[in-house]
Amino acid sequence: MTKLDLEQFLPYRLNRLSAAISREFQSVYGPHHDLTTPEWRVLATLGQFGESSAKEIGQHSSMHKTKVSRAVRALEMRRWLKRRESEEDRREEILTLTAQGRRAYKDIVPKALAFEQRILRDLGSEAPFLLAALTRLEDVLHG
Amino acid sequence: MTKLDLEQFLPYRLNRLSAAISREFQSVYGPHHDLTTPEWRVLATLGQFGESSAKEIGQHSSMHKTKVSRAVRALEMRRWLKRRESEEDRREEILTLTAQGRRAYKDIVPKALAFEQRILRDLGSEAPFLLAALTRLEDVLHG
DNA sequence: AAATGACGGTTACGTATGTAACTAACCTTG
DNA sequence: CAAGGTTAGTTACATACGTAACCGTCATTT
Repeated sequence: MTKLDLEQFLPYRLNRLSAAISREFQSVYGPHHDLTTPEWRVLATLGQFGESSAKEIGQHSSMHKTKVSRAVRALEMRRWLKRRESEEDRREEILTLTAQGRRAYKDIVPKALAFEQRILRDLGSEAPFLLAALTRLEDVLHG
Repeated sequence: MTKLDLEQFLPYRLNRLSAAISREFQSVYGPHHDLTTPEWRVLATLGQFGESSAKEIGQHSSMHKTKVSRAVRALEMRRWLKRRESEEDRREEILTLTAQGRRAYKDIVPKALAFEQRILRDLGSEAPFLLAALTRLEDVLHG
């Protein structure tokens, strides 16, 4: 039997890296705005696409609909977004950022990009390989 | 303001990849043994290092001590490991796999390695770049 | 050797999350 | 246009998790 070294095992490594980078990134927006990850994703999706339904947000951000539902409610409480009933389909609600929400978005986005840039810069010449490899991996893992 | 595309954003991508690969890997050992991820990690660590304390397992597998504690109890219920009080330090417990636990370990390891190999093979010539890039990323993210 | 603090491990509690059940609205098919 | 099935979104429930408090043991200081 070949040996298995857990610390070198791909799923384990990806899980660790994902946790580490999420933790660090949280320290980018956390202190200023105290957002959870799902809330950040809803904010980012709405900032990027403008109006969206909860369902669309879930598709763009790979989040379960209950997660979206709760994050939307939290952002609504904070008055960062508002809901509006859709004209065509009264089951769905159109979500849009408020002025306050857009302000937060515009505050966070440059920090997020700078955070990503710092990591890519630290990776140096390896960065393009990483990005390409991640894309391949996404393909291999059936999307 | 530069645009931010969530789906291309590094923390998001890593999180998604980690979730996807974990889900697929779970389908490797899940059906046969019905293990949670923490349980699998404890099993893998004990299988790899032989006797360990809970603390050591936590260090090797990057798990919080409460997570380790619960996974250990679950594996103990299953009679896959047993505890023994340490001679030198009666606070700590030495954990070892039972014959049954070792059998499960030896059953899963080849499946795990095959799973990893399949992915690396699918990555083709990109595989070494990915592994190197992950190592760099681990360094950059403060270990 | 008594006292204080550090440490391994467990547990109580609050929070986050997914599954499943639900509501209201939509869309078929008869 | 009534009935059955589907869909967007919410909520009840069970489970997983980390923080903090805790217990017993070890180590250090006096």
